[in-house]
Amino acid sequence: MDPLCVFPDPPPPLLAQTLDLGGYSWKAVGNAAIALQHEPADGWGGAVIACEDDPEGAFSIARSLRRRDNPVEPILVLVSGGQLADLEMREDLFDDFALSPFHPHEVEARLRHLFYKSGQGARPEIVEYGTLVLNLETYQAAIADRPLDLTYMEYELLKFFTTHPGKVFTRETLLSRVWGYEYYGGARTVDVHVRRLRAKLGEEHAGLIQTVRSVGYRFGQSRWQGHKAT
Amino acid sequence: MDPLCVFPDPPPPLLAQTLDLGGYSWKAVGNAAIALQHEPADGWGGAVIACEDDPEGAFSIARSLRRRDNPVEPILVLVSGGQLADLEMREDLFDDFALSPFHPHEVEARLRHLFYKSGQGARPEIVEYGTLVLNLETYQAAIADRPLDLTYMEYELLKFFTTHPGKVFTRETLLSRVWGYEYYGGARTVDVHVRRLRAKLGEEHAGLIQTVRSVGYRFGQSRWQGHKAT
DNA sequence: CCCCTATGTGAACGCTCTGTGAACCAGCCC
DNA sequence: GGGCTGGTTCACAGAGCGTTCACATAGGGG
Repeated sequence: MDPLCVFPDPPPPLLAQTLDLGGYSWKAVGNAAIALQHEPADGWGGAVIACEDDPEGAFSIARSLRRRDNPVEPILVLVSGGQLADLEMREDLFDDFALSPFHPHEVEARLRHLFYKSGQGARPEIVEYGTLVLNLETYQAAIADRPLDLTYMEYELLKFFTTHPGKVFTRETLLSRVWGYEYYGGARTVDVHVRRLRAKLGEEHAGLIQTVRSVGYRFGQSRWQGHKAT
Repeated sequence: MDPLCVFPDPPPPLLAQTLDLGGYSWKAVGNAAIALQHEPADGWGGAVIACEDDPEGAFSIARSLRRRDNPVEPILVLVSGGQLADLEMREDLFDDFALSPFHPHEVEARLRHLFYKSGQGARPEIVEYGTLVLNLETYQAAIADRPLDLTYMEYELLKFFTTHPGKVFTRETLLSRVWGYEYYGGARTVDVHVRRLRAKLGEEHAGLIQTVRSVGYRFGQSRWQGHKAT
């Protein structure tokens, strides 16, 4: 999961502790500019914004995270009792709020519920193998939370591999299953695509696609390969 | 607005008073059967369920209101601090919760926010995505507070995109879903409309519609859903 | 240790897809 | 009817990307 954007910097100690105990990764930011600057490549996983001390700065951050092309979701704001009325004019800037001082269990429950809802909204078709994730609806892929920029054929090949882990395929089989049954082309085409896939997977994951000499390629760990360390 | 379904009967005095002061009409029910029996013709306008005294009965009501063809929304539950953990297994039964004893202003703010959000969902006259706002009643659109002068087809295409963010659609799918199922025309039509949309969105927002080569188009930043939030 | 074959690698070629400008055509209003 | 608005189609250019080739390297059997 992508880290949460937390305001202010440093955040209230109890908030930091609650997030840590809840197992969330997060990064504190002091203003909207820093929030944009430190944003992960595929966006913040959400935001927790404490408004008590600097409500103006807090809502300005919320606004900058929300009112843009790829809005951050979910956003939880922490407010004091006296600030409750201020929320009314800013309903669109947050998804949930908690009264400060808060009980850690309440904030934890709110975050859990927010992520439940945002995950529930549109459950995409996902193919997973280890840290590798393929989103079939958006044609996007990521490994170890790092987005992969794949071309169409690379994506199709990786999808085929991921959905048939551990099995060895000859180049001819791959050509017919991935490229199409009537495809007639050189077998070296497969080699080149495998090479590019390995490169994009990164050195540490290149071993996911193994060469089986004189036969073809295999994806993932073979079942009998228990004696060999990676 | 349709009356709210409130549990238990009679509700805690402070809850009744809060609802009255907030201007909500409501009706107390003692169990799921009575809730169904007294339901208005067009359904409950929402529900507020206090779980402190009879959690079993409370969640059974929530279940019966939610797990059916026309689920009641929104549902706010009131729980004691010790019941927070019980919520985890029932994330789908409520939209928001408040800790009891509660401050009237907090419950008021939560109800207001719930209705604000469900107002978005239930009333289809406004569609929002980031700074992009579509008014379905007036056929007007704006991005970053700048009005967009869209033609009919441009508007329909943008509306379809905005209501299905993150997903990739082939040109054929777009033709059938936006233009009509029986439409038979060139796929390049989609390209041209996408181009004009991008132009009218402005250079800074043109990236909202992304090209997925050999596949089609995708709107908005696809969020990496699919990881578990826990 | 040598040789042959299979695979990795870098680069170049050429096809396909997309962006773009412009023309064409069908309603519609004055 | 004539101009106007807006949807569709066409032609062309550019870029992306799949394919192929040539060469380097590794692996394995004799």
